[in-house]
Amino acid sequence: MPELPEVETTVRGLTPVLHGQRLTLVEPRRADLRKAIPVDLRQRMQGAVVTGLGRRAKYGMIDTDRGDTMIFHLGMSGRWRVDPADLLAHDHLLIETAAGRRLALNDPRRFGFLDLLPTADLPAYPAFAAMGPEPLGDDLTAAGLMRALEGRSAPIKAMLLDQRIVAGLGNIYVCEALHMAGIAPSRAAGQISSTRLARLVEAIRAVLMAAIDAGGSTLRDFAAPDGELGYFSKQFLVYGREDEACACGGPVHRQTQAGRSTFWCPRCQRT
DNA sequence: CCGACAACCTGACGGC
DNA sequence: TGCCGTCAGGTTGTCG
Repeated sequence: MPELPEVETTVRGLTPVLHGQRLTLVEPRRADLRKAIPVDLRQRMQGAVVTGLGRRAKYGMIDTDRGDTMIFHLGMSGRWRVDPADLLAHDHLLIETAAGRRLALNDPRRFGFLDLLPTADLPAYPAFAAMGPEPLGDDLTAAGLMRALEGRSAPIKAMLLDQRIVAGLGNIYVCEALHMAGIAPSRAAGQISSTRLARLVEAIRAVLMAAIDAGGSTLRDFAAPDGELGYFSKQFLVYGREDEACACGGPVHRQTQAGRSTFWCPRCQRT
């Protein structure tokens, strides 16, 4: 379930395997994920040395000493397998390092993709160019969020899923953050007070950081042979808990907004 | 500008 | 046991 925390955990897990390493094998196993894998990916990545790894929203980035950055997006079902004993179905990219480590990018649904471009061109990358502030760090502020939502009548739930408003939130953490902030998901985004937006910003940070912390504890598994990576097993307060008891005692509701399930507690979350 | 919806693709799960 | 419908973390595009 790769939203921002899972991608962050993934990048942190990949870093000790890849950073400073020469890639002795970079082998696409099929040409088509959601987008076509760049035809020159192998040629440009194989033999290069990884000089850094990073994350923007839900995108992972691997920089090389050739001035390239490989971008990976995990879609709905993507994950990196570390030192796999055998190849599985849906292992779409293989990487081997000079130190003898192996990685396999596995993505059954193929909603994810790989891309490759000069590092200098990253700011102009279409997915990044219009992207909103990162929720961790100082870029996301209540004042900035208020400006972005000003005059918008769409439900706050839909606005928070829009990567141009805040980068990296997905269905799970939007539900969780709105619950933590006590805001009903159907509330018109432009009509939320600055006080409550400030609470929302803090809730977004808190829920993402808690998820990253919990994911970090699975990094032990990451290092194990065939380890799973980046799957966050936190107990959500509302997501996936329709009809269960909220902490307040009331039942968690589920409704569909913009084609996606919203979980929320009408007692805790005001309109 | 907005919401609803479909599309992409596979796997897991519940009901019968 | 097996078949069928439903649903799932994301993104992108169309239509009204």
